[in-house]
Amino acid sequence: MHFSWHALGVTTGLRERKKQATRAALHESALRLVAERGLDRVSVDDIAADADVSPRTFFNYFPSKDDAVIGLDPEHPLRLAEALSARPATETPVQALRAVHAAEAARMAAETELWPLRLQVVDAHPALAARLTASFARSEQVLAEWLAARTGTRAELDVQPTLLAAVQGSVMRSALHRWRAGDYTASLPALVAEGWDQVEAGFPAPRH
Amino acid sequence: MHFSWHALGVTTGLRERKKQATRAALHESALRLVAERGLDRVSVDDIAADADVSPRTFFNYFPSKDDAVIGLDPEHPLRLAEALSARPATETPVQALRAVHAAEAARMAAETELWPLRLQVVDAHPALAARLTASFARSEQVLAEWLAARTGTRAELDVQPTLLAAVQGSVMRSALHRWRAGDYTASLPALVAEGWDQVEAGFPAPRH
DNA sequence: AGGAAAAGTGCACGCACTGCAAACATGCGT
DNA sequence: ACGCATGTTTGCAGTGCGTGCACTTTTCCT
Repeated sequence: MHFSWHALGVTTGLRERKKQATRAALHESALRLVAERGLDRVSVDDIAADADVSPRTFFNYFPSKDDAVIGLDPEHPLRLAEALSARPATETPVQALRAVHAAEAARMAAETELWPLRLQVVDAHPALAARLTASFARSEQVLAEWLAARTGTRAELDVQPTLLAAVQGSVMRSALHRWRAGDYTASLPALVAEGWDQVEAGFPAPRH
Repeated sequence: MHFSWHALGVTTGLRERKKQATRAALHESALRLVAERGLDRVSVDDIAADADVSPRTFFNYFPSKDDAVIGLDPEHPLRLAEALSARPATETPVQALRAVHAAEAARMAAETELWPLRLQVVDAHPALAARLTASFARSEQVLAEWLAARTGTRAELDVQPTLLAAVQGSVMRSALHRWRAGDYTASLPALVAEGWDQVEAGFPAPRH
């Protein structure tokens, strides 16, 4: 096959493809082993062995064991920013966020293997929950800046940008929580939408 | 004296007081040193030496270096639950949360030394941010259960409890963020209240 | 005072993570 | 096809976190 690999900037030589494969292998080994044995009964050496690389190589791909277990795309914040600025300028911020969330939820639900496992181990190990939340947090920061730019306010001092960015994370985490609690029978995008409905409507104000 | 010391487990003999003092000393040493030098230029041994205990003793008080730097009360979730159930049953959940948040914000703002330092180091070290968020997360879990009980819904499957618990955390984190961004000139309780106003009102729905 | 219980301490160990330098693989120009 | 430039893997050695264990010291209670 000599036709060019174009697609999503994914273009590949052998080198790039191998890197992707190794990264995925390490992540999947880490996730599976930890799901089976628990976090402290799996060493980095175990993971490296399972993925067939040297222990030292492990750290070329992930800065820590925890990160390998979570294994999220480190460029997610970037792609989030792109997805947002691709939305029509006529939308309100919430509309744009809903749209992006819907697409993201659909993508996540499609990984029928990884996300349930991730949620399982995250639930079993608070330290991993912290890492996962930290990953989301970096996206939230990007988001707050985008929101500030979009609404023309100063990012740091107004309520809206930083609060909405945080709330958006709450919507997603709450949806993931309920997805797992219901044994993945519900549709993740639907759960996310449900959260947004609640957020848009506001929470029960004092009865008047 | 033979009458029992009951109360809130608080009062005590020399033993308990010393423990409190040692814990506080370790936390303050950790926080100050990390603020000065950065997280990876401070070892557990440094902290222990600064607080005048043996390195081994350090781990009798905190399970990790990070936890010592953050140094939050491990029983916070419990006191949160108590504070909530002390609220009159006539209040809506949001009203009760606002009240509890207001008290908490006032208490935090009163620690004029610690919180600014905490926010500084948390801002400089993502790993610490993760720990801090993890601390909040446990309170959120307690909260979700309380909300579920209060509204008589099943905790795990309905939107309200888990989402509101998460959003409450968002309000607090957003307030802390803006508090720091404004160099602590604003009133923290006011910032928190501002967040709640926004949350109660709901976010800008599609223009009609 | 004296013994029980709790806290502090030293020692030894396993494992996470890092810098460095050497082997190895891949891409590219000729 | 060849060989050099560049990127990737690996081994080695070192630092520092965190833990189990056994022992000493301090506080508590009668």
